[in-house]
Amino acid sequence: MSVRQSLLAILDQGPCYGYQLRAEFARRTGAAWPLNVGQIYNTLDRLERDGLVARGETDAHGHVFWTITPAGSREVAAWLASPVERAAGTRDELAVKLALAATLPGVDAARVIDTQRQASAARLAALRNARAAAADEVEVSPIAQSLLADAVVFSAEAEVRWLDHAATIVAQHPAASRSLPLATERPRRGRPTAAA
Amino acid sequence: MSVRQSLLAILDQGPCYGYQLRAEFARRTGAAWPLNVGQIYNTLDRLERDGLVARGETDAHGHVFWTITPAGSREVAAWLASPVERAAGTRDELAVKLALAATLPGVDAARVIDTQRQASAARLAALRNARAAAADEVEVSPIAQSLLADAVVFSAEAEVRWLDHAATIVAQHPAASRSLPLATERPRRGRPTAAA
DNA sequence: ACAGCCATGTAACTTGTTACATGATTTT
DNA sequence: AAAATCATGTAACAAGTTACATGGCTGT
Repeated sequence: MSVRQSLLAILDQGPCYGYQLRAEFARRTGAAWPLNVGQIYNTLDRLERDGLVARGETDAHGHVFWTITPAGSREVAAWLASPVERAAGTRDELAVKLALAATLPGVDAARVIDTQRQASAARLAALRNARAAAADEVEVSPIAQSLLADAVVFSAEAEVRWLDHAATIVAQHPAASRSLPLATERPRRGRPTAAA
Repeated sequence: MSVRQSLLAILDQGPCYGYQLRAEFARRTGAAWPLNVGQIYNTLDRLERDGLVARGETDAHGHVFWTITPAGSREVAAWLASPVERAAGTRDELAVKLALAATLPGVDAARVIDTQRQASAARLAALRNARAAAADEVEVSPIAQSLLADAVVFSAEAEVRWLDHAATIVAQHPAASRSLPLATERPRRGRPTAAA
């Protein structure tokens, strides 16, 4: 919901046309994650469908301006006033992967963790370097850039710490004790007497 | 790609039927994130479409077994051997939201951060409590459960730390200096002389 | 008999994302 | 004249998610 809500929040500042939204989004959230232009128009159509924005007038240059609706403004206010829900639904791919690796027989969980740790540590180092090398990109908010850069650094640090922790846990529990084979003899209720 | 790859990795251990896959997934990745049963069949169809699994035989109980293909096994091996890519594409909703809040005129970024911090800190406390209260759920791998619980705790800690950091940054920069109004007078090249 | 679980499946929908078509204007 | 950029849009797809339909079996 990130792109959708972001565009809506920008439109809450005043009418914009598609390409302008892309520029506004970019200079507020950094040159990282370049947003495909097509997605802007896509998202605008969906926001219009949901009654949160309305297609406005076209200026002398041919720019199609979009306006936020009262319902859209309400949504922006609600978004900014409420915290981002983290727990629900958000399946962390790395965590799930390691949990599987730790419980699947025949998988070398320690090696999976080690591979990931090397990659994550390298990425963390690169992020810190990139952070040191000031972004000489034009037209980007330095505060926003800094906040975003710190966000990825903080979460990368946590990832590496967790990987170290996971390595310790896995080392303490031999594969034999943590691996679960497929449950072959399960209750098997329901639906008997079918095919050949 | 989390669900898709997970099911494939489980199938690499041997043929399973749909409901069984759900049980295997659940006891390896914890009772959290309950996986809707329908999604299993959905994902299996897509994996079949991609040639990674094949519809196998039906046993005496009517269970439809699915088998991994050589291509599927290769994919599992490649998945386990390569690190999870974190940087690319992964837009962090909270980070983007705060970057926007910090740069949009009229938005009280400090208040947004404070609201989030309270929610995140409360969640962190709840997670630690839940972690202390041992999961007496049946049939779930304790090591996997522990790893997953730690993963969310570690990342929640990082989130709170980052929020504190962000609060400091924002406090140091008054709204006037960090807010960017919509760029009204932009280059405006291309596409003139159109509508009324 | 009836509730509830086991089990398979289908249909619809969401957000994100990319590739492509089209055309005008500015710059070189 | 050609290349790059501005600008709008369309079409298609991926992955996740939910709601629903259908049945059969088990336990009360």
